Formats: sequence, C-alpha cells, structure tokens
Amino acid sequence: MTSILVCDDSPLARETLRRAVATVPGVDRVTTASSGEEVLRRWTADRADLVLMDVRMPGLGGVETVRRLVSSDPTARVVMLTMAEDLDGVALAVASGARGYLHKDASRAELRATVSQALADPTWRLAPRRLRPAEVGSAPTLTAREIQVLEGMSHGRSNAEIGRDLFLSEDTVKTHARRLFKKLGASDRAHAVALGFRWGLVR
Amino acid sequence: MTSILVCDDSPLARETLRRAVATVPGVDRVTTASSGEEVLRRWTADRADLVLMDVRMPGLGGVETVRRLVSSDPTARVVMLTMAEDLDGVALAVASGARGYLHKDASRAELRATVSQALADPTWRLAPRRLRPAEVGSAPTLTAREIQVLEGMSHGRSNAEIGRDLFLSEDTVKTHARRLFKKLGASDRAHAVALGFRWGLVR
DNA sequence: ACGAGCGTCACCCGAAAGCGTTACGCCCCG
DNA sequence: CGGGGCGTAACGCTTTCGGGTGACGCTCGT
Repeated sequence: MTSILVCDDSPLARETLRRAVATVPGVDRVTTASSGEEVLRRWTADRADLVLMDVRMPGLGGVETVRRLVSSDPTARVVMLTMAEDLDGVALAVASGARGYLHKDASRAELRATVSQALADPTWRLAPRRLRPAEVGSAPTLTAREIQVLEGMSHGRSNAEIGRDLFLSEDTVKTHARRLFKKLGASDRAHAVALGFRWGLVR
Repeated sequence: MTSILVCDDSPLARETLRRAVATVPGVDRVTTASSGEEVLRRWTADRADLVLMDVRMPGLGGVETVRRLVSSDPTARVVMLTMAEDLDGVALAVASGARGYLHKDASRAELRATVSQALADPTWRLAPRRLRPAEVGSAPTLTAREIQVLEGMSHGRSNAEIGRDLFLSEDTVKTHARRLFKKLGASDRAHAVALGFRWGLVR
C-alpha cells in the first residue's frame, strides 16, 4: 500500500499531478489537498508515503508547511514543486526538510521517475536540476480586463452586455475574449469559464 | 461584533446564505466554510456567534460536525439547514446539539428572522416548523445525459462534437442543452458551465 | 389511464459568437 | 530605439448557438 499526497492550490494542476502519479507502478492511492493547512490537519489520520507540494500557495505556503510537517514527523518525505521564479523558496524548502524539488514544467516521465525514485529509496534526496517541457504548467496570467470579461461570461452576460457593464465597445470585449481564449487554450467561452474555475481564476 | 459562520458545500448556496444573513441588523461579519472539517479546524481561532450548517455535506456531514462542535464547545449555537428529505437528520442534529433548523426553501425573511432570534436569545431553540418559498434553493437535479452534455461544454466541445462523443445527433444535444439551461437558469453555455461548477455538478 | 419527465430527432431562423485582420496610443523592458 | 504586451476599437465573414415548435416512444407515478 503506497500512497501519495498531492498538495496544490490550483485544482487543475492538482488533477494533472494526481493523474500523472497515479500511473506510477506501486502507487495505489493518491490523495489531494489544496492547502498546507489541510495537509498538516490530515497528516496524522491520513499519512502518505510521499508528498508532492507546491511552493507557492495561499496561507501557509509550501515552505512553511514542509517545515512544520517535517518537524512534527521527521519520516515524512516531501518533494517540492516549483517554478523558475522561486528558486530561493526551494533552497529554503530543502533546508526545511524537503527531499528535493521538481520544476512544474518537468515532463510527465521525469515526474514519474522522480516519484518512483523517492518511493524506492527512503533516504533519497534529489540533486538540484532543471527540467524542460511544459507538462503540469502554471495558471495562465490574465490581465485585470481579461478577468473581468471572463467573469462576465461566467454570469451569462453576452459580449454586448459585458461591454455595457465595463463601458467598452462590444468589439473590444471580443478582442479581450480572443486574447484570453488564447492564453487559456480555450476553444469557446464555455471552455474558458470552465478553465477559469479549474485554475481558480473565477469563483 | 456579531459574527455568523455559514457552512455549506455548495458554493452557490453558500453565497446566497452569506448575502442573506449579511443583511440582518447587528451582523457585522459573515464567514463561510465548505465542510464540517473546516468549521472544526477553524473554530478555536475563528469563533462565531451563530453557525448555519447544511445537513448534507461530503465528509463529516452536518450532524456529526454539530456533535463534535458542541461537545468541544457547549456554548456554540448552530442552526441546521435542511431539505424535506432528511428530517431524520434534523432530529439527530437537534439531539446532537443544534438549536434548531431551517428548511432550505425558507424565505429570505424567515431566514433573517430566525437568525435575529437566535442571536438575540442565547437560550433560543427553534420549534420544529416548515417553511415555504424557495429562496435558498438546492442544486438543480440534472439527468445523467444532461450532466454529460454539460461536461462536454466544460471541455470546450461544440454541440456537434458532443453528439459524436455520445453517439447522438446534434439536435438531440441541443435539446438536452435547452433543458439543462432551463433547469439551471442559465442564459447560455458559458453561464451553464459556471453554474455547474458553483453547484458542484461538474469539476 | 393519463400526464409528466426523459431520450431521441428534426426543421427554421435570428442573434450571437468566434476568427482574421488592421490600427493607434501607451508603457515597459532590453 | 524597437519589440512586445496591453487597452481600445472597427469591419467582414463564417459558424455556432439558442429558442420555438413538433413529434414519438418509453417509463413512472397517481
């Protein structure tokens, strides 16, 4: 019985990670958490053999979570997930007890290899390394205007109505819509709204 | 400083309740939680003068949450929110320490009156009663087919594509779409997807 | 036995949406 | 200084949507 706990505040990234590690041989349980607080709260009742934790999270944040987790349970194994931006965060995390880290744009294969490795060797620690292809990805950054347009869509407003709401021409709304579709990789407004919810961009 | 904690797993119901009780005179803080676990976790740090809690929730569930909450803090005041289906749940909840309950189809006015009453009188307990108009509402019940179509929309599929996925004609998909729009009160597919997420019908 | 809800399909039609493209001013970064 | 992202706006064009309506068979509950 090998279990993995995935902790990320982005629902979409969480799902992606969950699916990816679920395919690692020997892993038969993957649980998820959306915050560091949740991990700490559930740890005693719901231990896992390996934790994958995002560095950047609202509330406690990945680094502090790892610190608290490892100090309460030194046998806990954590691999941090990070982006290029927060290398200092990784250093802190490793100093705080994380076994290593993975860039969020690591390939699925690299992710799986790292997880296998970490599970096979309890003493394993990852040497710092950088990985390439975008596989997990991070939340697209929409501009304030694009968010506003996306929110309008999520409330069932037409482009013309959104335009009236925001004092813009319908054509301008369409331009914002097209740009946010491209950023999100959405094929239409319904898809965009769904991705907005999954990325936590709208509520 | 009077605070109310609203606990419901449905984001939409949560928001509706939050807005409704925010208008009660004397209430100056309304916090929300989406699960019983969250309420228990935050209780010591984030106490409230009154808790409105849904009976039916994933995880702990309203009844067990009340039981634990009241046993840890006998001064906690809880009003359960329920639907016609789970009257037995209400009996259990009241036996477990809830001060009373409200049907989810209570009117906004009745909800506010009950909240005022509960806040004004610390010893107050609601006599069982039934209330009428649909104000808070419960999640619309979509059929399996309608959910499938809604999911298709949330993945950016066109009606024709959804039809191919489900081995249906595009016209049939449109019929399902029209019906689910009406049930959800959606004005278009983007709105429907948003409401689906808010009601927890799709992920 | 009847209506209601569901699943299926079809046709029409006007109104949106979505795409490509162009454009201009602004600001920031290299 | 130039390019890129952003905000704004416009035009044309094609596709899709959404609403209205009708229809038929099935099942369920009253």
